[in-house]
Amino acid sequence: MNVRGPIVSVGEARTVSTSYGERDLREVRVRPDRGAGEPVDVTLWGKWTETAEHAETGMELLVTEAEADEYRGETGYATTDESWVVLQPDFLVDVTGIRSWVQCPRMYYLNKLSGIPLNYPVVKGTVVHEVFGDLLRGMELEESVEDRVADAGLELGLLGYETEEVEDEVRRNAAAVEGWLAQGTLSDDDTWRSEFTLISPTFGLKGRADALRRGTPVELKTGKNTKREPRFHDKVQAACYALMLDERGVDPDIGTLLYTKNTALDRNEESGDLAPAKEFTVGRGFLEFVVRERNALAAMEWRALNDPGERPTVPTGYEADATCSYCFEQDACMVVSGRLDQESKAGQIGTAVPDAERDYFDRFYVALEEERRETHAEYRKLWEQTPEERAADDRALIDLEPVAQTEIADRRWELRARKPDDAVSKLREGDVALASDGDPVSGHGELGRITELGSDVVVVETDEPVELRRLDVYPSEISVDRSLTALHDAVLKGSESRKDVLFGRREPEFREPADRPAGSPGSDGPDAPDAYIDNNEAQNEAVELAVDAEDCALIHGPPGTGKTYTIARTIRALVAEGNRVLLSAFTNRAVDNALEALRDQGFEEWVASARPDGAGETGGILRVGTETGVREDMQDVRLVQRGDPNAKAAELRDAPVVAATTATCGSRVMRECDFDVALVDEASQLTEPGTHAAVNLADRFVLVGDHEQLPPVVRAENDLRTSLFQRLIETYPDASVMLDRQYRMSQRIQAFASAEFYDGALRPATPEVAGQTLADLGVDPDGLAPELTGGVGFVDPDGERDGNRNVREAERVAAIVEAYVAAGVDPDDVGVIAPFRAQVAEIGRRTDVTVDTVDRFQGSSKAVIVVSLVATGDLDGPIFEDHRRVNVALTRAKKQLTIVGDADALGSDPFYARMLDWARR
DNA sequence: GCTCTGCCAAGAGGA
Repeated sequence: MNVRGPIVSVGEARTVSTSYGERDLREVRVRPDRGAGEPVDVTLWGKWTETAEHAETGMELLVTEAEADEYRGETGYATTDESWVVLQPDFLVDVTGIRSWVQCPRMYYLNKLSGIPLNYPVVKGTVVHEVFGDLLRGMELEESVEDRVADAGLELGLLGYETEEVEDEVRRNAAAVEGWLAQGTLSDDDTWRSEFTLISPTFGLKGRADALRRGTPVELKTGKNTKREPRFHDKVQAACYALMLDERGVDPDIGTLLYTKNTALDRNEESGDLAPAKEFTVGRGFLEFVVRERNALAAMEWRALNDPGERPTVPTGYEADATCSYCFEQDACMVVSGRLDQESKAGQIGTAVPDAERDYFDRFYVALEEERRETHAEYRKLWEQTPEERAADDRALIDLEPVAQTEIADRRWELRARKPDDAVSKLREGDVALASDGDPVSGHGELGRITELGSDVVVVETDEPVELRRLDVYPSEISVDRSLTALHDAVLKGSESRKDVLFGRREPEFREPADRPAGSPGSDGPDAPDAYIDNNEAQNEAVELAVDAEDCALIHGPPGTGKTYTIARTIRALVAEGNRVLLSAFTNRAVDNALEALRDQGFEEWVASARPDGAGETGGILRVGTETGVREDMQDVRLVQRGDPNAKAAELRDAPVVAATTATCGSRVMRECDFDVALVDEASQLTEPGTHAAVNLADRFVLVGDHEQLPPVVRAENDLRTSLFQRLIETYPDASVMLDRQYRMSQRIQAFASAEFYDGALRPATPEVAGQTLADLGVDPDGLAPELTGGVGFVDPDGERDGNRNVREAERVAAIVEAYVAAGVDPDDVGVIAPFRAQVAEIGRRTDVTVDTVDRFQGSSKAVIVVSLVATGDLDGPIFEDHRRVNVALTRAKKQLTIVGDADALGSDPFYARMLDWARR
């Protein structure tokens, strides 16, 4: 049986005499059933005592195949020959993490901090891996090599490599693979699979095996190894995959490592074993070793968040016996130790950063690791929830019926399935998702991208075919990983002057208007125009602040104040002065919206005339992002990474304006770029590390946002919840401008938000804006109930909240929409907003107009908005506690806002009571 | 008890 639960106490190590001779043991007391049961003692025998050394009270312990033993009248448990002992099984360790941990625990830590940099061996290694996959799928070597090298055009160009030399090298590597494949017994039972995604609930492991051959793992290494034995850490990696296959009952007895640089060409040069393939036995003892190492890693990660010390526990290098002088990371290791004043086996070099910076680093390191745990909790739901629960949680589409598996271009597969009509989920077209045969964890699962999601059909593209019966949200750690790297770059690589501002040691500085280049608005020149933007003082001031900023500028843009327009003017003004500008935002949608405003103002035509030599291929604008992420109308300026290396690198290096999400800014390609100014939109929705990802790439930065609207989306409760935008605007009010004239809402609609969130400073830009009404839409207000007119109204349908729905309220909302449409309002001019997805779905079934959650509505508006608040009885719940969400909901309407909710519930809270008073006035 | 977007992953090198 399995024993699993939090550890209550860990006993002393003992050695006892048994019938098998002297044996070590250690007792660990746990509360089984995940803490629900009475404490029991579990005896860990033999080498599992090493894992017990890492165990601490509070950690979770899992012992599989334990046997019950009676000792002094008490029932306890003990490990058997078949037992696995796993610490913190909920912590999902990546297989490549174990690989580096085994080399040196500190290397694991350093890799986490600085990510995989852009360097040639990595890029080449990736290309060879892809060619390997192609060969397994039966493609011709030559065709594959050309194709895959072309795909890597941009990265190779940034590294200064030419197509031919890379092709030659990849060809040599691939030839070794091909030769080995050819001499193998490619008979019927020589079954191959490439790229196998594995997640292990038992061992707390995840990873992707390069290939499986007859059920045994094959790892490709693009290096040379003339030793008889494979490198130890390579074996460890392959053994991890073997372990996970073992859990699925495959029981592989060997692992294969394929060193592609072991070719005949080298045969003259040196002696040694030059066969590219090296097989090794995967015995029980080796697998146990791998599990123990994984436990040590997971225990360290637990201590990072739980040890009572002032600073998070990080590896020092003393945990292992690697020799620092042999290590290629030695310099990096010493620099990190020196700068962050960490103890390390390699020693320290350089001066430590000030305490405030070190504390900041520690604080956000912990916060990001907490966020990682929350992501792991999402993974756990893949196997802990039943498919039905998963579907009810909106995280999966189940009961799909496979219709077709078609091989398409690039040796990928298109999987098509019928889906039940009413199935809803948070999955959307373009998302990366886990396609499976019904069981994503112990069955067959493949990572793929959703290319079509209709009412009764779903299409996914994957590397390998799967019977598509279920599609799950795939929780990715990429955001945490890139944020960690951005944090590292900001604190350890950031300039002193930048950090002076970030850490409150110096006020941001600004250039005098007189110092602007001749001809710029406000400069002394004869032809200088008066302003960057006429007829809106605050907007003009915002552009001035941004172009004059020596460090940073903060633009506060409440709803409807022309934020996007101001951004477009700012970018143009910056480029006019010869700056190279990075435009970023959290979402693809925000990036594309800002780009759209820039293009609508004729930016490209202006660049062509103002900077004829510097416009680059895409007319001055380059959008970096995935094909599915970038909106259709921006595809023409999207950077295609495939192509001639030099041309591709030049495109990225020379574009005056580059636009990308902050996640993309943290990618290894973007980390190679530099800019004069980074302008970040919707900065109030970004965490501090997320903002760093963009601003790290530039000398100066401009943040645009509104901290009275939605905050960053994070799962953990910690420092990540406050944006850098908010912190800086509170620290340096003088470095900010608030856009105070709004072009969206009538006077009546904006009044509440202005008073509650903007100290009454928000006002309509013109009398026309202030005075707009339903009548402007050609509607006769007399044909509508009085509470549906007059700018703002309130309706209490006397419904009942049921979970996150309120059916009666949904019916009433649909009826109200119906009334507006009947009165002559174009359905396109009506929008419905609700706080819960369930209520959105409930209302969506009853009307054809746009219905969405508050979060999804941020950034857009409609002439008529109906808000469904759902709550009855009381207003308990996080969603109602954050008033910023209400601010967003109430400021989407231009001419008419109708609030639907329960008057009693709203009256029970002072804020909502004020809202009610305003709505009923 | 809730809302939400990012984005696949991948590494050579030696005593």
